[in-house]
Amino acid sequence: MKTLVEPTLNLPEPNAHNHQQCVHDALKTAEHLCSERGVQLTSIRHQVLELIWESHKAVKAYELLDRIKPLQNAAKPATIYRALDFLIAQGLVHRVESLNAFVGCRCSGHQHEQLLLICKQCEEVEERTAGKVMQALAEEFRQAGFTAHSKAVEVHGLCRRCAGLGEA
Amino acid sequence: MKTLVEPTLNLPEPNAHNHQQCVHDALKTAEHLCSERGVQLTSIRHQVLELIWESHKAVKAYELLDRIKPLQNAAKPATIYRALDFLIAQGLVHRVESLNAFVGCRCSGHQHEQLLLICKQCEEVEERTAGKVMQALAEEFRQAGFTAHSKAVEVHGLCRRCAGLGEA
DNA sequence: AAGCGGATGATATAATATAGCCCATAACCA
DNA sequence: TGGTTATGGGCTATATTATATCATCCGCTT
Ligand SMILES: [Zn+2]
Ligand SMILES: [Zn+2]
Ligand SMILES: [Zn+2]
Ligand SMILES: [Zn+2]
Repeated sequence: MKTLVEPTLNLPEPNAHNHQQCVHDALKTAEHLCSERGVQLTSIRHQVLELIWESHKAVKAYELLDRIKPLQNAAKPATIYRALDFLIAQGLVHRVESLNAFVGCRCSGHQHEQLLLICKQCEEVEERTAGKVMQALAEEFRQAGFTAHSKAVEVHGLCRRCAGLGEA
Repeated sequence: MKTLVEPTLNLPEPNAHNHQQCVHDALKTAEHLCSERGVQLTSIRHQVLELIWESHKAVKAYELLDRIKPLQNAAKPATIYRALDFLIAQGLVHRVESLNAFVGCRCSGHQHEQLLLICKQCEEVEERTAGKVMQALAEEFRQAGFTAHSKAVEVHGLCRRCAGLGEA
């Protein structure tokens, strides 16, 4: 006997939003920025970026490799890692250290402080600016006499949606 | 011909403190905690912990493997990773995600929020409680509807000493 | 003695990442 | 025109990090 809806399966679209728009925006932004900066968003780099943006999950390098092979028959690990190096340097992609994986940057275009909320359930990564956190960090650095070069904060847990489903 | 002192080399002891005391305390604490908890700080686990505490740098698993071989001839990767799993579970060691390396925990004994300040120069890792940062993070989670399970903040940069030497 | 769980041994392999060398192209310069 | 450099990427190999699986050992309980 079932109720009309099955809550835990009722996920037609992970994280309701127009993802095609997401991807389109990200790629357009990337194209503009690279053009402005006089760097080359080559075919391979573009394809890798597109693959990364297929979802908001962090994606592994070798998964990208598998997925790009139909397009780039000659692709080898270095092919992917070189593209990733470029995309990261341009601030278009973040490396998620705690997963050895990569995710598209939503505030594209410049290196910046970031808070990554990583859901253990749906694996999506939400990027937030978290100004207060960064301020508190800055104060902590001042006390410690530490000169920060990178500030990546990665937190694992459950996103709103997945936590909600868990309770239901 | 030499001057009396060689400033840039004048680092007889990285981060001036009684490190033997450091190590001694860490090991004693570990022994007590494991005993209290009824878990076994076996010979291998003790040795690995001791090796990790040889410095305040984050140390790689295979480096530990090399260094433990004289003591444990049969040591294989799994030997180290198992010991590390145990030590991490007991809150005696932190994994530094952004380095794939491991460092002794100075607030030993319980899982806890941590801010790790990782020096690119001397490679030492300073662990701080950073209450303000954690509070700001908690507020950010509340806004995002995120349920955090792990909160590890890793920041790369220059420690006070190394930044000082750079200026000097 | 038999049975159990935790720890370790032993072997193999998976997963992640980089090194180094070469070649093609395009831009830039003598 | 020809040389030179910079960049991107193919290709091979290898380094580094981590886990899976099954066997064995040991202390403890029944
Ligand atoms: Zn989207
Ligand atoms: Zn989720
Ligand atoms: Zn010390
Ligand atoms: Zn330092």
